[in-house]
Amino acid sequence: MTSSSSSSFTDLLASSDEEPKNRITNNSKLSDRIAERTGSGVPKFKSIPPPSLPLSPPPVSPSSYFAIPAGLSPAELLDSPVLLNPSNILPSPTTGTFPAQAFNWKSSSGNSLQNVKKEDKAFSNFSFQQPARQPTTSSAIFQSSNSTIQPEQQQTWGFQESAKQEAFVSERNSMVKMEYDSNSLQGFSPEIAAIQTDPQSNNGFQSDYGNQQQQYQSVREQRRSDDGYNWRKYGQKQVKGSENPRSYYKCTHPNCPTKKILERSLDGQVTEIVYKGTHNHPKPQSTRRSSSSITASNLGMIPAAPNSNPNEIHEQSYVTRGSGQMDSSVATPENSSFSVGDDDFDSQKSKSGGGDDFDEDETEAKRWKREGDSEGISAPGSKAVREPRVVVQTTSDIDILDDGYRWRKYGQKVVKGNPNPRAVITTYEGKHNHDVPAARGSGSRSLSDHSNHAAMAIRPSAVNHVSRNSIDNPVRDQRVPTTTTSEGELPFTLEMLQQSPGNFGFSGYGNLTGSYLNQSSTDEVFSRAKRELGVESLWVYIGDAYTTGHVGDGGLNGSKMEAGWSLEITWCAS
DNA sequence: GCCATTTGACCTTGT
DNA sequence: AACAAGGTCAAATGG
Repeated sequence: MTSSSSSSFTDLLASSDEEPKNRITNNSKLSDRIAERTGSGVPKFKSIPPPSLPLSPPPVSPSSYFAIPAGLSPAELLDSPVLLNPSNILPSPTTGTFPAQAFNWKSSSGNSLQNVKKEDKAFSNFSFQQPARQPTTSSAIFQSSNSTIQPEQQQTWGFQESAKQEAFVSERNSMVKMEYDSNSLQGFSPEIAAIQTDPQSNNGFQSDYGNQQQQYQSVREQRRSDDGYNWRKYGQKQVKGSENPRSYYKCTHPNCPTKKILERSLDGQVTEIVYKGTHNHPKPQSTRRSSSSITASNLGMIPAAPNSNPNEIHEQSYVTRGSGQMDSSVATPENSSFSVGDDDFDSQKSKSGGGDDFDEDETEAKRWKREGDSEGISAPGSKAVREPRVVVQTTSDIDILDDGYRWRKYGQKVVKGNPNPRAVITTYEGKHNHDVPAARGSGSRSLSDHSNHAAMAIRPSAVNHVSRNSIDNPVRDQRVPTTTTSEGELPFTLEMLQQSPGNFGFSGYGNLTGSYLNQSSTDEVFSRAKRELGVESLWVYIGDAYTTGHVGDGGLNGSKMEAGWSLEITWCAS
């Protein structure tokens, strides 16, 4: 880290020493989570038993899932990604159907798959009222799903706190392990579906309403048709660097090229699911109907998408790779690669503390190159295992971000010592020398466009996502840390915001929280930032990332990450 | 005997 | 070209 300016992340944070401490204190579960992620003890998915073992007692009291310490940050609660936006809803990679209901379900904060059966009646009088304004950031999820929801909203939605908590738990469980590598929207995998139907994951909620016997399918049936498709396991492999065995499945349909790779933790919980290819056939008819077949749409909350499969829940998360930014018009399994979860953690699964220099901590070999460009430079990125994630890999690795441009990731790097591996910064550098692809419609969007902005905030665990498309940025000449030294490029980092007049409020966790929970304030901040920075477009995504570090001004390679940011750089693919 | 899973060997791909 | 790691094959195994 350079000692350049007094307004570096670190300095800023140092000046508000209490804040970080409070964070840690308030987020009492964070350490546990980190421990989990670093493999020190706690099961990654303590609340989710293997689908095939539905009758075993919960390893952890269900109530513990609700143990949300007062003051716990939304980000913490939203450890799992779930910010959905209709515009980004993509066809299920496995079904080709659209997950519209999932989004609404999430945003409505009220329903879990498990409680649907009876909730059906319970909510008969439920009046779903969308907030006057669509949530534009992951805060929307927080607001709608966690217990800190604002009173007036609670009243409006007519939910009892307990009900919301249950729903929340369900959501968390449902997200169990899907994450992100950046990307997007995805259909819940069979395993996820199984998890969701797991009576243990719903805090016994189901036992009060449903016939568990009916919910428990034979192991065989579960394996084969959780997502409606039949799979045949054709291999298993122990992957280096992970204690979790990886199983390989093929769709049993003749000539169907679809495969999926499933990784499970030692206790049988699904930690990652990767789909490859798309089904070239309709989903096999299934006579079974499990509890998981009930979705929000069944409640009449939202119209089910055409051809939607009630057995599926779709998640969409914003990830730095950005495939999750694609909208349905362009995002298809054929042209996209996306995942749900926190893939940013994956590369750190075997890493721990350190605070070493950036260059010394690269673990992620993944490299993407700009389309049509043979050169590739290493860039930071992070990966660490923690929540289950679902990744869909298709026939292309080019993602279309919400800014409308096509991007190809070419590098990723992880920095040791990152107190929060999920802290990821995506920095857009330079200036496009072309217009936004027509496929995306209008030009780049600005924060003032809330509907579009919302579309970008897919992952609650989001990312510090700063985009700058103007070349006349006033802060251009500032001596600020950057993530690149490329001449002519205009790196615009989160730190710039902090160094900018007024400190837009991204230097501290408390501020982040405030941004999440107070949309109007966020708007004001953005508006102010754009005005004072003189940029046309300013996008900032802040998930549960700590802003406890910053990139040194020595450039990407020469920078030192005091606290360990995970960086990711994406080149425009156009 | 059937079918799905397991598992060691082999193949492919990336560095 | 060599090596490592991931992915796939196919015989063995078990229900």
